[in-house]
Amino acid sequence: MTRSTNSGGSSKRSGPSSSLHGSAGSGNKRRKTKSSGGGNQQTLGMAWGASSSSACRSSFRSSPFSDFGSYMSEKNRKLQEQFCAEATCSSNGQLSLNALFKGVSIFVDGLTVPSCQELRVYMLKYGGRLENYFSRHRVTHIICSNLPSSKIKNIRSFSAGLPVVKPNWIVDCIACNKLLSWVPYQLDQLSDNQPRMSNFFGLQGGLISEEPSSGKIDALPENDHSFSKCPIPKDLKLPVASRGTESRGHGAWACGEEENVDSLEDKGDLKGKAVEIAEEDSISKQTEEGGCVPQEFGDGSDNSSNAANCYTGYPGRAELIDRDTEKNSSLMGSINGSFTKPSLSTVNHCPKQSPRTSTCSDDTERSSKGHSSLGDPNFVENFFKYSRLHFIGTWRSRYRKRFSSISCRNEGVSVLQARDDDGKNIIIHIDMDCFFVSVVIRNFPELQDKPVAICHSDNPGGTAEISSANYPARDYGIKAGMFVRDAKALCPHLVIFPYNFEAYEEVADSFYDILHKHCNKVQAVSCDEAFLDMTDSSVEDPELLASLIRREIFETTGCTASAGIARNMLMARLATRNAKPNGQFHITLEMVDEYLRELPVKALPGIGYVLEDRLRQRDILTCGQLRDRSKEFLQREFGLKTGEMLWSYSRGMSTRMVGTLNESKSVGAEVNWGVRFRDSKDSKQFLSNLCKEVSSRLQGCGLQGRKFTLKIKKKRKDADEPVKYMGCGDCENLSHTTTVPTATDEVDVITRIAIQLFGSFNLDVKDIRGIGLQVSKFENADASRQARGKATIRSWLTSDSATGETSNISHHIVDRVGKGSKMQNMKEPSNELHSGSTSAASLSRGKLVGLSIDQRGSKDSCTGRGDYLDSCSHSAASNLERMEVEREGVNVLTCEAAAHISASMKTDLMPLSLSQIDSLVLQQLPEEVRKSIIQMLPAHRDQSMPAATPSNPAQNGQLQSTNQSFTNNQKSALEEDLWTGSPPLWVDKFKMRNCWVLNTFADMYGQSEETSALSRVLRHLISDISCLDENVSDWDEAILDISKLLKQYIRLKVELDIEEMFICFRLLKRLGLKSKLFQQIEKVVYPFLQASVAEHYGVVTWTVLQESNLTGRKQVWWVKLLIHKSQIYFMENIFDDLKRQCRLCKIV
DNA sequence: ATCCTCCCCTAC
DNA sequence: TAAGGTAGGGGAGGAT
Repeated sequence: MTRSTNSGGSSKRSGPSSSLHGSAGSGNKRRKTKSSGGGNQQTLGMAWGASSSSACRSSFRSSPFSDFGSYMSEKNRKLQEQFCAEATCSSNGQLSLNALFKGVSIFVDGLTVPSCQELRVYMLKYGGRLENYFSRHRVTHIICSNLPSSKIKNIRSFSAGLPVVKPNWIVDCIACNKLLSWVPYQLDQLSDNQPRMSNFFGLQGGLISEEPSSGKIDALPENDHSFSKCPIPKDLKLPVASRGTESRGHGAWACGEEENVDSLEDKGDLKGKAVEIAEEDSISKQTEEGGCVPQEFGDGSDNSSNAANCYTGYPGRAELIDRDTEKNSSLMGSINGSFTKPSLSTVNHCPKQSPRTSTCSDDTERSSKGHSSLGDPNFVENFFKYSRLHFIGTWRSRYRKRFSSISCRNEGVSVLQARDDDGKNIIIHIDMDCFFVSVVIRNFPELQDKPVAICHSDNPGGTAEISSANYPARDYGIKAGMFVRDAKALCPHLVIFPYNFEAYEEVADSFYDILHKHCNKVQAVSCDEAFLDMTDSSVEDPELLASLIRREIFETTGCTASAGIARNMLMARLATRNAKPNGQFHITLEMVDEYLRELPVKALPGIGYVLEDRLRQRDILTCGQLRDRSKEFLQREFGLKTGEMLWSYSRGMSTRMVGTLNESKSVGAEVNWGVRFRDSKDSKQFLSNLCKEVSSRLQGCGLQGRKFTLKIKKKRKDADEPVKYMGCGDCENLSHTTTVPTATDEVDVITRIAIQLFGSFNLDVKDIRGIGLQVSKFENADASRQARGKATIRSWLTSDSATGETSNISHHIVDRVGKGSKMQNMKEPSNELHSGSTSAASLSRGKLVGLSIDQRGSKDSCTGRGDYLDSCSHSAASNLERMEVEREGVNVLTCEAAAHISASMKTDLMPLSLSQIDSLVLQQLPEEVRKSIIQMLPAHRDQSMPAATPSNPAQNGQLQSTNQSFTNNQKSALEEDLWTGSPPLWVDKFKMRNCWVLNTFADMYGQSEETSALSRVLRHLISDISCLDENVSDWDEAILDISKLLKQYIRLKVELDIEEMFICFRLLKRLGLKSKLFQQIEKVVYPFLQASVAEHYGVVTWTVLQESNLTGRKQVWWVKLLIHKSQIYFMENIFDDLKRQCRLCKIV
């Protein structure tokens, strides 16, 4: 069952607040509240609210910036002045400047190369202008690099004849030092819609000739005043209709009466009847006949008015396209009382009806694909751009960045006020009224008392969700989360505006500017809601202050806010319920009991539908009833914390303090709309895009995480197609988590992790309806990066020392051991150790020493590396039978190697089951080889592998089709064993496994003389070296032999072969016991490693690890990694180098 | 006891 | 057509 998302704007308290005001009937609640002063609390603030109900609006109108977007107008004017000032400076400073672009005024749409910022500089330098917001009156050229299909129509609509040109035009003009014709530079995608050349060259043709500025695009007169100085655009001085081009006023879809809406649903129940197609068809016809007729103050040049056209995102995501003309269109509609006139309605239906026209068919095809993950490579990006919930959800992080300095200032004081409400705390809660609607309609006073809502679509039969509804609309029962078709059914003349995220962002900024100005303890709740702690403020009358703040908010933003005042955050918030809309309410200490007695429990923050329901089942409907239950009862029934919360909230008690936003603990991205996959290629592509998004968000916050959670929404077996268009419907929610030792924000790493997690779900991708990836366990990005930069094997391999004679690895270890400081460090893995390793790093020319132990060292912040080190120290302490110095040396090497592994093979540092490993390994192989292996696997498992370590190719979707999967029992036995097996078992398993791998290949190619020889070689190497005892002299001899062999090899080729690696492997296996041999061995081994790839290191490190006696999960974890790495290496090389191996066989 | 995973619930 | 996200917190149950 799909839950209705009761979110967005200020409609979030729709339930309780509407009931609160329900007694007012369908009359104007605003008037009622204002005049009544909010009931018995006739506060000063309320008095202001009451007296200003009419006065405020009239004063709004008559103030210097009274009408449309005065605030925004002012801002735009400033922007323009700023531009002019910069241009003046610029031209003074640089002699080479000329007026190349004089008369050219560009508007940059979307991402361009050069960037908008660069283009701005060019325009500054060469006498042109860059408009921040689109205005047909001022803009002469739209600059655009590329258009997603969804935008093509948009551009077609709003460009209205202006040339849409690639940014190269500007660059080339500068290069040629003359104003070139833009025609060759027009955007291909739009070329069929570009203004005809004759229109421009002949300065004639309907649209263009009516637009003085745009009619002179390529031949602007030198004396065009509009560009010769810094004019405040004429339209700023115009009355209502054309003022405030920057006001973001987007056109409403003035709504026609829809007679055919016959499928109504219960509120909140999204499982209604299907949309009536026939109804849409009738509208479609209507539109095609009479629609699409441009309507804009009669000049008939604006035919745009759909959501995509209007909405352009919010800062950092998309660019603004402002269309003052469009606003005028809507305004005209409202002035003329045209809400019910089909003619206007058809204009607004045009975009969605027009696809059926021939000219748009291609676009339609593409844009329709764009509604799901199918066929739109940019689906994820586009989805977020247009998602209201994404806007709401990500607002905090934007706020965090924007007001970080102020937040810091708060942090100090928030600690001080840890006192309960016995003190004299004064908390003010401020919440904007129906925020999304208010922002959009503040420029339309005529709409203030009309029902207005915000929605992506005004399709009266559609399943777009209402995000915010103003109070008149709520009178009709319209609520956030409701389908637009239901809203239209309740109120056919409902005016629907599209989103304008940029405007919300700007208003929110102003809102917080004001709050911070009045109070230094501000806690942001959302873009339209905050708490102020006035306890330590010198302000005597909080009500007066609240009213001042509210008034300032209104004067600055044109939007009203309500305020609740109380002794703690809980009560202040509840007070705001009573204050809304546009009022304020003070709950004094004495009132608390009475206030809560009849308050429905649902009104308490933290009680949602589920908890409300559970309470109702226990006959608890009001806070008074809640208060009758003991804390023990509540804790028993609802859990410790929840019970405690219920108990204290029902008494109006809250210990929450007004504080700053805490550091974020997780960052993620998810998409549960429009997710449809045909095959695993689709899903991988989608996942990859999602990872890009997550990665960029992490980087944007400067965070790197170690814990990754992949969430999947899987269609339930018996679930029907969702009622909501492209919705996820009835789904199972699944999630898998993995933790890696090295924090990361890198897209490649994250993608590989995500793909592995994804594989572990083992799903039919056709059932997937939503995917999300969340990252947590953050470490400081800079520190991680720094550590990793030092530690990368790449840096070591590419360093001078790496190509020089030998590494100093043994020297530095000996050096460190000799210092005798290591034991202490080992016992106490903390900062000291880190500094120890740093000094070690400086001792060695080899970059191998860039040990990246977590600097913090405390238990809580212990990273994989820290834990790892801990284990090392433990093993050092518990293995006293070995020479401590040697032991220590091993641990140092082990840690370093581990750090390097973690740095150079980042993505593989995650728990892998053998089945996953098999899948991964197999994936890397050529198809025919893979098939033959898959066929072999079960048989070989039985013969050559321990029963507890079967391979499970079924884990991988691709392999599943072979029907060679293992049973679930086998799988779980394996998994269990992998995770719980003790270390010694692991070592054995690894040995067995390698034997198994070798046997597998030997047997596979057993018919071939070549491969059986290979098999013999490998066996020989293993047994030969393994037979050596611990006697140093034996080893010396062996090393001599082997080094001869290796030297011989190295003369023949650059890279190590499987045997060579095996030799290194076995050699280094002995390192743990024979650290005195370091010097000898390194001469042999490290040149190979230098010339080799990271995989070798995996094997080498595994060997060292094996000797370190790691215990518990850590070892399992590392061993798994190493198995993975080494096996991939084995497999790949065995196949790739099969023939080369034959040569080696002869040698042996 | 404490931690972890896999959920679910909630607010915005 | 339509853009059902984000993040924190808590509970159950299992591992250590």
